[in-house]
Amino acid sequence: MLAVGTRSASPATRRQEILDVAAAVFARQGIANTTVRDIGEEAGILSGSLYHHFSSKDEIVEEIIRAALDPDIELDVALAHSEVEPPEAVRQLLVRSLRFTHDHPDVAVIIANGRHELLAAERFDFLHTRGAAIRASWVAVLERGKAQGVFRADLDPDLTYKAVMGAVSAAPNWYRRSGAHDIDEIAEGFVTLFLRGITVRGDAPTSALEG
Amino acid sequence: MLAVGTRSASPATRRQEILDVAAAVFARQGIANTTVRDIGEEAGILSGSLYHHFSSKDEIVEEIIRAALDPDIELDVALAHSEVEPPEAVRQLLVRSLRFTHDHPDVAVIIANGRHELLAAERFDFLHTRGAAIRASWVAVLERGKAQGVFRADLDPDLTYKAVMGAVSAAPNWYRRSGAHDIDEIAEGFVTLFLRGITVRGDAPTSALEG
Amino acid sequence: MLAVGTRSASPATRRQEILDVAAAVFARQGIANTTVRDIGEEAGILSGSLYHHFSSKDEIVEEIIRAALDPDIELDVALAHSEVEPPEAVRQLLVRSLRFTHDHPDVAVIIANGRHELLAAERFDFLHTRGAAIRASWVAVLERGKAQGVFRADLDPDLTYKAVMGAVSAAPNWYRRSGAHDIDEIAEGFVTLFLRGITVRGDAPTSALEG
Amino acid sequence: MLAVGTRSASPATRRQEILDVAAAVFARQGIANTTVRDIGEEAGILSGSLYHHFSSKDEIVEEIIRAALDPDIELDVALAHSEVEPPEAVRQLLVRSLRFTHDHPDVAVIIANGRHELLAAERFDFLHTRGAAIRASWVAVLERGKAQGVFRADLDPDLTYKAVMGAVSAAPNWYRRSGAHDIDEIAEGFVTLFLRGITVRGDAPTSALEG
DNA sequence: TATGAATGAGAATTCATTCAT
DNA sequence: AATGAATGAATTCTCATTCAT
Repeated sequence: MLAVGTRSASPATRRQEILDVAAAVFARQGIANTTVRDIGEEAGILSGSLYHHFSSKDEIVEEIIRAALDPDIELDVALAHSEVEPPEAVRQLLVRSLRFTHDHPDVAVIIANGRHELLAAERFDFLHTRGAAIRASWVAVLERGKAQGVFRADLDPDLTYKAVMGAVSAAPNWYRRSGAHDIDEIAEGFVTLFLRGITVRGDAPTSALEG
Repeated sequence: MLAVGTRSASPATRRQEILDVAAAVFARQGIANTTVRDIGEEAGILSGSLYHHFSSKDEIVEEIIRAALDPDIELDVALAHSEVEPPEAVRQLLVRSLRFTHDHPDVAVIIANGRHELLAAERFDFLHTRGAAIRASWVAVLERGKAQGVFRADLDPDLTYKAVMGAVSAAPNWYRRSGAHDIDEIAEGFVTLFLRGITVRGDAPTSALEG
Repeated sequence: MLAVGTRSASPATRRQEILDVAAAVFARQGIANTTVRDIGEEAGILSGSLYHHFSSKDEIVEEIIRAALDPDIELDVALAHSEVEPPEAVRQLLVRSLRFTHDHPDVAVIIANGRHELLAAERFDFLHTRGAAIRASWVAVLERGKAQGVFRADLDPDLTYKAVMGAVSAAPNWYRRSGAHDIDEIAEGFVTLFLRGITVRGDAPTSALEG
Repeated sequence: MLAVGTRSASPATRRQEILDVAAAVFARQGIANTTVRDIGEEAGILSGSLYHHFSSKDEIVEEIIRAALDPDIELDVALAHSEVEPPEAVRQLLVRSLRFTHDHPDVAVIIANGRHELLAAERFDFLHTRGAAIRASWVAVLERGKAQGVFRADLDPDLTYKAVMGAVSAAPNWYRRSGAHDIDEIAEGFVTLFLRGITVRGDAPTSALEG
């Protein structure tokens, strides 16, 4: 037990290395246009050898996405049912979405561009679940704001959710390149834009807007 | 015996038939996940015979997209440089974008989900050009609104454009399924949301907002 | 029976037109690399319509070759068994081969480059026959010359035939481009080269050589 | 138990095995009439698996040809500019050409019959280069011989080169079948034939001729 | 005779995956 | 864990040929 080959890092780490490389390649080329060979080449491994770590290309994709998603699924839901003032809740929902883009830029791009493809596969049903949860959170918050008279009475929660989510979902595709803004500035811009669009005129949301 | 049933339509029509079928399949499955065989099967033709009409799969995609895009490229640009009041201009830009989704639902979905893939191909360089024109139009209008004091002084035109375009680009993916809204209601909801988000408080934009 | 469509020339001529065009295309691109569509395009006809004139691509090839070959097959054989002096016979064999290149440049190129391919097809068995006849003529003449003491005693008729035929067969590939020489000069050069190579030193062949 | 039977050879060898098989098939059927499946079948591998070793059919062809050609390109050129007596130089040029046929019978056949096709492809531009070098060597030697008065004054170097090269280029097509001659006999026959055809009468070249 | 659409067999190539070593 | 060779199914595309009009 003297010397053990230590060419590469520990097994778990090697696995993670591959996942990181794969995420970058998937983000750059799209899932369908990325071959396992592409991944292997960039990870310094032969494509066949990837199968010692993963049982299929899809498993790699799944693991990349799950790893990024797992931690914080329930936060939005909790927020929606909390006592937090609706404008502040909207802010937090927006900030959290954009933080995801910042924290997991590759995964965010993968999901943004592979959405259609992923949603069609049973394997990625959990994305539907998650999407439904996010939608429910937004709708709940928007409804609450309307009930409290702080959001416009004519606001369509579903349509508003779709508009906001569209804006947020597109962010990964331009975020990395725009060194101009950092993620908090972006979030601030989005929060201002949408809160003004959502709230009734002239009053309450100011605190959140200027906060 | 005047009219005899003719099995197939006129030449120009057969081509168009195939393009329509192909657009539907591409929209449903994504470009990369659609084989020429899929198209052939749905069009009632052998995949090889498609090459009697088109010289490659990419040509089919290109023709589908160009046919939808060609007519109205310059309208947005013209509008940006017109005398139209900025809020009204914003409304028109928004309405026109959403009308595209309504008029060409398949193409809109194809572009929305294939964006990454398409932009990477030289063949579809015209999409970059078009995207740049649209962006320029939005930024010009937003700048003009700021200069006239009707849009918020702290508005970031680039970021705002990205938010709006994100919302608009996502629309094709839910538009068809949501029989709930018709396209004008949707446009109205977007116009209200974004104009309120963009304009300074309490005054001028009212006409456009309530109009 | 008043007016008959006379758009193109008489049927026989139209057929010949197509054959001529096809010969040119085959010569330029090779048989295997020429599609019936190539021929149709250059003949101003759709590929399918070619089948009103010919029953297959191979038939076109065959007809092109046969038309060029038919007239003069037996001449060489007759010459071989005639009383003509061997050197003069050699000259005539050479001249006739090179004349073929001159008179049927496309067919000569087609045969030169398609030889391997053509000889493999049953349909073109007549090329074997013809080749054998030519070979027999040459060998007979060379043998006769040796017997008469005018050709070198150590001459290998078979090998000599192969050398001469190789030189002659390659000619179609450069003939057209070399406007420098006309066909008779070329023949003269070949005759001189080979007769000197074949004959015994210092005497008899002079007449033919200088003739 | 020293040696264990190993089914497949070493890596470099497997590749070479395939190249050898492919060369044989190409020589037999012609390049255009050989499918990658033909090669696979004869090499005992699925056609798709060939792409593990080569990236295209053309690459296989190129590698086969380059491997045979690479070693000795410059020899002819060097000879042309050396002090070697012209008749001896001619002999060497001829012998070397025929040796190529002997050493690489498949490649020689491939080039002989695929010439037209290969020269048309950019990928095989190096064949033009090589052909030009060989031509230049021959012409230089022939000119030198004329200048020294050992070759006929009325000799056309270009035409002579074409005749000789034609004879030599055709050799691969009959060489293998004619077990009658071995390569040196053939070379001797060619050398005698062409040197007699080239040289002035009666004298100098004798040494080379009888050598 | 010609058109234009279509057929059907097969071409080269791609790629996720397997497996002996 | 990794290699390198191979599989096998599928993919895009080609092309001689057929056929209704």
